[in-house]
Amino acid sequence: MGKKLKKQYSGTILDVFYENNEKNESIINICINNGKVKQIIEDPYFKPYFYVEAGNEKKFEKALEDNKNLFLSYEKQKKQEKNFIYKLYFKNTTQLMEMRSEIKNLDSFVAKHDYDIPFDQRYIIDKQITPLSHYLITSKEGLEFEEKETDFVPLCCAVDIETTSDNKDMLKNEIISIAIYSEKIKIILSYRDTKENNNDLEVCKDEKEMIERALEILNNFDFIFTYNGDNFDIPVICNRAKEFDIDMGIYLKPKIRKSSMGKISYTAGIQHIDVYKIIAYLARVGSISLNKLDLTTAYETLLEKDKIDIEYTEIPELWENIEKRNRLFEYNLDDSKATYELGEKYLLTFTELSKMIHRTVQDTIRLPTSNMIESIIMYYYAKEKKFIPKKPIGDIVGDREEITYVGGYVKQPEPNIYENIAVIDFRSLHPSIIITHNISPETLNVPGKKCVLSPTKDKFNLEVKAIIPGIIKEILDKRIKVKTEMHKADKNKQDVLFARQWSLKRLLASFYGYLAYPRARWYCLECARSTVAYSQEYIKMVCEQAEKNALKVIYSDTDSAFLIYRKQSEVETFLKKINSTLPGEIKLTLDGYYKRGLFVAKKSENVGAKKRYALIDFEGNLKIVGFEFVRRDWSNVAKSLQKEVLEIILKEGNLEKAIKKIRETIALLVAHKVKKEDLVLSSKITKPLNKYNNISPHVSAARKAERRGVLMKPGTLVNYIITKNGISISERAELEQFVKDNSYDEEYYINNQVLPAVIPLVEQLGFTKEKLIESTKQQRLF
DNA sequence: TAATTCGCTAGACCGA
DNA sequence: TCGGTCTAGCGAA
Repeated sequence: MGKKLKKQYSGTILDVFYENNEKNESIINICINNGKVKQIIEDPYFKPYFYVEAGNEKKFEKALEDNKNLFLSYEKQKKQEKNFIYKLYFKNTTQLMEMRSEIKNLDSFVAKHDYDIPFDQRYIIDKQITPLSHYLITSKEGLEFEEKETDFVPLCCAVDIETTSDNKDMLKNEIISIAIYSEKIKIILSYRDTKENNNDLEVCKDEKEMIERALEILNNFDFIFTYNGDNFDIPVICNRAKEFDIDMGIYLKPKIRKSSMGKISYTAGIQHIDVYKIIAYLARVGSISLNKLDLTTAYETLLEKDKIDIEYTEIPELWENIEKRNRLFEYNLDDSKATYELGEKYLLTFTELSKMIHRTVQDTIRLPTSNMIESIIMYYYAKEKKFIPKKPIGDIVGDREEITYVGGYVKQPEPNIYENIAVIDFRSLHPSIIITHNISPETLNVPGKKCVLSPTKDKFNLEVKAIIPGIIKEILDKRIKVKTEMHKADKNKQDVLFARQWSLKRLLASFYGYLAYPRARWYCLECARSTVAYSQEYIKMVCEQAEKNALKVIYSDTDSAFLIYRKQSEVETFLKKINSTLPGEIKLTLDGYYKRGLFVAKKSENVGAKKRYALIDFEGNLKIVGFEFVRRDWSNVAKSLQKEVLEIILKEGNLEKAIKKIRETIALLVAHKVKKEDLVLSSKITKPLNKYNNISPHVSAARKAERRGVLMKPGTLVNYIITKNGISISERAELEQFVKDNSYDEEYYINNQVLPAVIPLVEQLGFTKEKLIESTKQQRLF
């Protein structure tokens, strides 16, 4: 199958990958879905390659002739300046890798290019294709792709397995049940029955038959969701299939890669979407906020639904006992259901991203931001047939890491309560600057007539046509278009358009940071520092002009300014006026009008705090920025009180009421009536526990937990409570699960959580901590 | 391994 | 025990 000699194919590209065939040649495989069935097409004409620059034509060709065993063939390219360019083809990727270290020994060798591009990605960018797009594919000598307009809706299901735990190596354990959940199919496969009737259960003869049946079902889908399937479900299925000598089928061939971050389990053809990776990505970029990243927490907080939860330790008992077994199966199916619903909710964002960065979906969900940006640029470089800069390694990265530069401008506010605030900001400021001032490694220090010095005295050539600003312009224009479409679109189309504009926004916002990223292929410190220096100039100019136009500037951060206005029309006039003077893509816009705003003093000095404020608009919506309320390392008891107090201050300005609220919370704490979950502080372990110079509370709690057998590795969120057992706060910190209800240290929560969260707020109404202490009966507590 | 700098705050740590 | 300094984490943009 899949090797049928057919001249034309039509379908949506699901996957592009390569495999070494029986002749040990690396062959590109493309998996398409033609609307009815999936199909794998090979392109044996596309070979791994890289370019070599040689100083002397004759000498180099002789050297190639003498080393014929090191490569397959070569093509001479157009001469560049004084050097000769050769394109060397290889039988497989291993041979390419050997040659790229050997090549420097060949006579007359000068340089090598494009030798560190993954083969499958090389194919995508050379053929200029987009995964998840529909193509008419013609097979001549190699494949040719012609894009067609078709809406593709992938068929998705979620799979979840349960295993025994007899084996030390979790991945070698027997599978006891497999649940598959999709829009149409809900099924639990096992080889033991239950006492009560379960319509979703299909009892197989044995484990082997169960796995075969599962694979048969899974093979019908385009995308398979798992939750942590990279590290667990896929490797386990794979191990067991091997054990029973089961063929996984051509669309579900796992390729498991080990990395320092754990395993990555790709499946050829069918896209394995590890939903955990999606959740982790969204948490990392700050678009969702979770205390834990496990399935139960994600499902319950993001979808606000309940899920069956059982402890792993219960599984053997449930499995052995026919009376209880059904519970295990229901749990299994519920996990796959939760995985499915989470996958469905967030998939669109990643299919949209996938198309923009020209990577398969299973790549996209596992890619760091820098690689997404790099993928886009590589695609456009390949289009222009330009060499792709090599990945920096070793000292180059180290040296780059040493260098710092000045960032955005932040104006210090006067602590106060303000009325009638207009917030204005630049639309996509950094991208706009890069476009307008043609900032790019491609234009830096290129001699010419129209060279301009940036505020950091770096020289950019305005005449040179540069790819990177060009890409950013395309994305910016596209986003503006998608956003207008979105506002006009009917409901069912709106989700797609929202996901599209969200993805475009994320990409846009990442280009500037990418340029200063030490491991970037297109690293350009001069570009990054110039971009941000321009941003300082622009926002300072706006602040200055606002003051001249009788709009008092109370605060400003990077690309925004907060103005006190009398009439909204003044603000609109001001915007028009400024916009008429701004060059290129730079555009100042209105973010919104706010009825009232609170800026507080810093705790250490008596000046206004930057990056912390609260606003209320004319509809009564609160916007809280930077305060403890938005931080996960503060307790709910302090955070929710802070929000209430902010609301009272901004809505009513009622000091008495605010003080009353504070006293009520303190009383609850004293009476030990606050629920455990509202006392939890949450901080992340960022390095191995023995590498800390300072043992802060969360590290201390983690160390103690580790001694009790809880795994605490970098990346773990430590949820802890401050108890009364010990002297220092660190000593008193214990993991939430080890703290009995009501055995918390109320003094800590009053003095170190509640009061610090609200005192700076009421101080703006003329109240002081001393007054609060004086007038409170619980004096001994302070 | 995972785009950048700016900024706030807590709590440990350390020496007087 | 105090106050200054440093480490660490998280958020804003």
